Amino acid sequence: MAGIPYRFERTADAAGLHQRYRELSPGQETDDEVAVAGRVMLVRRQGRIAFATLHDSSGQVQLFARQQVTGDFEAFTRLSLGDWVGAGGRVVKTNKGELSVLVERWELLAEARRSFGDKWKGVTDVETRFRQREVDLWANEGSRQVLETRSRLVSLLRHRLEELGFVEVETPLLHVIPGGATAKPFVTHHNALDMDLYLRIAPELFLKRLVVGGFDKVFEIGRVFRNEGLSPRHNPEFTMLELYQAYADYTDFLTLVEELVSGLALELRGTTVLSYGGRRLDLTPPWRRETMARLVTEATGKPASVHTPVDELRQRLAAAGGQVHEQWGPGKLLLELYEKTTEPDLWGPVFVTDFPAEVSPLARRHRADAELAERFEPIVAGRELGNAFSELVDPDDQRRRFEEQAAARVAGDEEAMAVDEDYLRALEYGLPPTAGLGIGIDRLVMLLTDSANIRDVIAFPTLRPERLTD
RNA sequence: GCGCCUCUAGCUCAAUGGCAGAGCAACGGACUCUUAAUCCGCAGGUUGGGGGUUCGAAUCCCCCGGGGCGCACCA
Repeated sequence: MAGIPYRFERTADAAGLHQRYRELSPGQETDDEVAVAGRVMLVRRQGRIAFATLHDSSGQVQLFARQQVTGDFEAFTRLSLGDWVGAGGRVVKTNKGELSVLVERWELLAEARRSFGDKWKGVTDVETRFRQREVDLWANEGSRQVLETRSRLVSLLRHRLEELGFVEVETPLLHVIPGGATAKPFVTHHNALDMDLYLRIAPELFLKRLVVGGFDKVFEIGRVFRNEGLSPRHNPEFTMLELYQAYADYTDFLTLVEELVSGLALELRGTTVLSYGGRRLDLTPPWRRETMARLVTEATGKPASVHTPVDELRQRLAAAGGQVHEQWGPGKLLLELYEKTTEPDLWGPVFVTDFPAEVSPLARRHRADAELAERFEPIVAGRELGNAFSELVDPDDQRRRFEEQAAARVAGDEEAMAVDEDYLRALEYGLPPTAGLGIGIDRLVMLLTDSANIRDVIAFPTLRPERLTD
């Protein structure tokens, strides 16, 4: 583009100016020269003077142009809403008390060829907001703040984990066998090897192989991919924190989760008592801990556990409106009954503990009851925030669980796991007692920014393409 | 995948079977302290796409597409 400079030397931002010149009185002028840059959002011409509101990432400040002092004054008054400019001049406060840069020289840094939204109402159309996120971020202050909060949250989390001695690692996104969770994967193809590969549905198995290799505290924050439906709480690619700690069990992670989440609330919101969707959410530790069996018993008014006769569980699930499959054992039936009757009414925060072993193929059996797993899910604001367990370390038991999964897969369960021989071999080298935890970062950001839709916390959420005709 | 709702100017919205409109933005002009400035003027549309009913369709019906919410699946 002709006339567009390659760089602009900025010496101040809007927030910094307001901070520094708070005490300036109306009409007062300084001799301080500054250079600011950003997007012009409003221009008010007043004959031989003009005012423009300049937005930068820190806030906004007024540009004050005068025919006598401003270079190319006529062109300045013709700036359009959305144009990027860099402007230099002295800091002044107008007679009406608005902090301004009295523009002496300025440069157009980019032209807005497309006009921005309504200057008062912004852009509210949900489709436009997510398809043209760049417009949403400029037009709607709140949209940008959510993403800034997300950035701070991830940074705080990372630093906190490093303080605790965890080492950040990166494991493959392309998997030969999608493992570590039960979900449908995306498939892709490697040409040179002529083989299908899967985008990971979880980093779990590789992280535990690193523990086998001697990393006793590891974590990964990264994208995972699940080929499932979209909803206000589901995006096909989302960000997960997974961490593993050797010599620990799932009880250690109860307190870790409480402390991490309430600590983030304190840092980002200044309190552990939040409001989410208009409803009170008290994240102050300790959180309630309750077994799944007890919660289901409480919710249905009738004892239920993995030891309840299968026929009774089937009957009760059917009565609750659930589908019943012949091959389901008591563990799966109890989980379904929990999801039908109990989970929808949980608000939390609450740790739901001791899931059936049948539905926890990577978790270690409960030390007090072999039909249960040492596993919990934190439920916060009515949704699963994560998943944690004492890791299954016995290669023989792991093989049996994989084989049960493989059988379910053959029977038609598309989400069941496959036998991962590489992982079994790693276990045979010895995985020490280890606790593992996964937390959905997007959902955590939703909680702490009071966002109702996961798309609000993802810069570019997955959308069906607009079928542009050619 | 199924159900309900929705799509009108760049943006935010009117018009419920009878001439497609307003505000803001854009464009032209006036104005020496504005704050969504104000004032004057000008332009802007295949009403998401296609078909049907009707003398007449943004409006009613059908098909297709995008989006939202719910269900299902899951974090």
